[in-house]
Amino acid sequence: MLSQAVSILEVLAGKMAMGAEVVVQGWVRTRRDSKAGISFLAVTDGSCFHPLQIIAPNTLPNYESTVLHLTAGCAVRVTGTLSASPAKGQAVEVQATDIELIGDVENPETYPISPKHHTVEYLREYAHLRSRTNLIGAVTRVRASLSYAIHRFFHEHGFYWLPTPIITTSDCEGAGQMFRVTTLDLAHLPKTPEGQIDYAQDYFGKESFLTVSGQLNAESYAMGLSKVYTFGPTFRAENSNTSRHLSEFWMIEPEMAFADLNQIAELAENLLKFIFKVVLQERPDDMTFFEKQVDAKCIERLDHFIHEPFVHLDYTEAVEILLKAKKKFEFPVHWGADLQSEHERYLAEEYVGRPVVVKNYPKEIKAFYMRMNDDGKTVAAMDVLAPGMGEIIGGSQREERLAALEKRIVELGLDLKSYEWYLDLRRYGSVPHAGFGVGFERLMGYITGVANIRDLIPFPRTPKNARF
RNA sequence: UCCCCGAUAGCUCAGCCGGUAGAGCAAGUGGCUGUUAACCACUGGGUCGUUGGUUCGAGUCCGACUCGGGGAGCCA
Repeated sequence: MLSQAVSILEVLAGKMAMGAEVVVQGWVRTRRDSKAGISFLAVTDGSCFHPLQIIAPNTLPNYESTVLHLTAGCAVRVTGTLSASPAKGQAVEVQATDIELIGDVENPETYPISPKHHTVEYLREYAHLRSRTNLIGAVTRVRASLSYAIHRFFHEHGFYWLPTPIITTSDCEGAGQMFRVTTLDLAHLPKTPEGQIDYAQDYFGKESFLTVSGQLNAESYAMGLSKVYTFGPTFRAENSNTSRHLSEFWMIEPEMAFADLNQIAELAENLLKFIFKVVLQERPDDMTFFEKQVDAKCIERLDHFIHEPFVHLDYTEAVEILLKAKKKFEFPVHWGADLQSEHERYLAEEYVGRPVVVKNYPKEIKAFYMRMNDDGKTVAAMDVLAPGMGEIIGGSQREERLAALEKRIVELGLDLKSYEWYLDLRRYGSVPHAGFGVGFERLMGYITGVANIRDLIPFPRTPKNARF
């Protein structure tokens, strides 16, 4: 019985002949009754954006007992005949010969997902049921399509996927606050004779954390496989409460040997253009929904992006632009200061109107591993700033010269000993190399126009919230 | 963590100068119709986030707390 069923996607895509018998399974969205002796059911199974219209005639043996009591959320299996729809709104429909109630809705009055509009805030409270909504269904399908496109892009460009570890004992990744991983009994912590917590007794024999970046590991493998990328979950423990921040999110980090900053800027541009094209091709139904209900500009924005070259600015130029801007900024702009959100927004949203690459930042505001430029003042870093989402990509050419890297580590007061394995990469066959990190959910936000990153991942983890 | 805003029916919201609560949708019943978030009528549904205070009287005013949102910082 189950094996006969087809997805609604297959039915609506025209893969079945008119008059064919079909079996579909899904959840009822709406029911409308007609005294002409039929009921209309909109049934969705999530395989595509559009629901399938089912015609349920009152001659069905369970019409009175079951069909007339179907409400939003009921799970049904429908057997029927595929036919052309005489009314507007859908090309095909199914004339049901059997409707089986698989899962009832216990109390229709309290079923949280009504066919009416719900706010995204409300849906977050029902993250376990929100996958049945148009919005979250569309987000999830686009997300899957995007993930696959990313793997495909790298695969086709000779990059090897590298699953870097999620648990790390390296507390020097420097990219953010870390979540501790421990098996110690927090109520009875072992102490050293000096009174410190004795991590030698912890599971890994030293302090361990969830990764904030796979970059350092990726650099290691780029020194052997030339082109690698990570794509996996990443954890940041900042007490950050904004529409752009998740405690657990996904990041893509390509790392390329024998490459400089401009080459990875080009790689970033090609990557974005490729994946945007794929999403537009593979998910026109969902993107049309976003355009109608979420962000009228989302498709136009991607189209425009695909056909325009990246705008590159040097940090120094960006500062000059900001100084000349007529807009009043809360925080003054001067060379050497990090760009504030309002500055990034001005550059991406007003000055350029789409993502912009800012390169060569002052060394003081960037990480130790970024390659020192010849001016001795700036490092070969780049950020891609997207309107509405802020920094979606951050990358750099890495310092491949042993002496220069050691100097930076010491200058910043970091412990050379902790970086021994990382320094080894500079001792044995070091080459110029570069890479960047893409915030996957931020990218989703740019594509779909969905404003809050918490609606772009299935079960968002944020400060004070790890439900479900 | 900081600043601002909010919390009233299952959902989205209204509720004016303090006088014990209202709409639309959803649900139930009936009517009508190859319908498209259908439509029409009726019905049920609320200790107004929690807690303390002011007051004869608090959804309304004040304090604290909890949760949510926007922004900042942090970050991708």
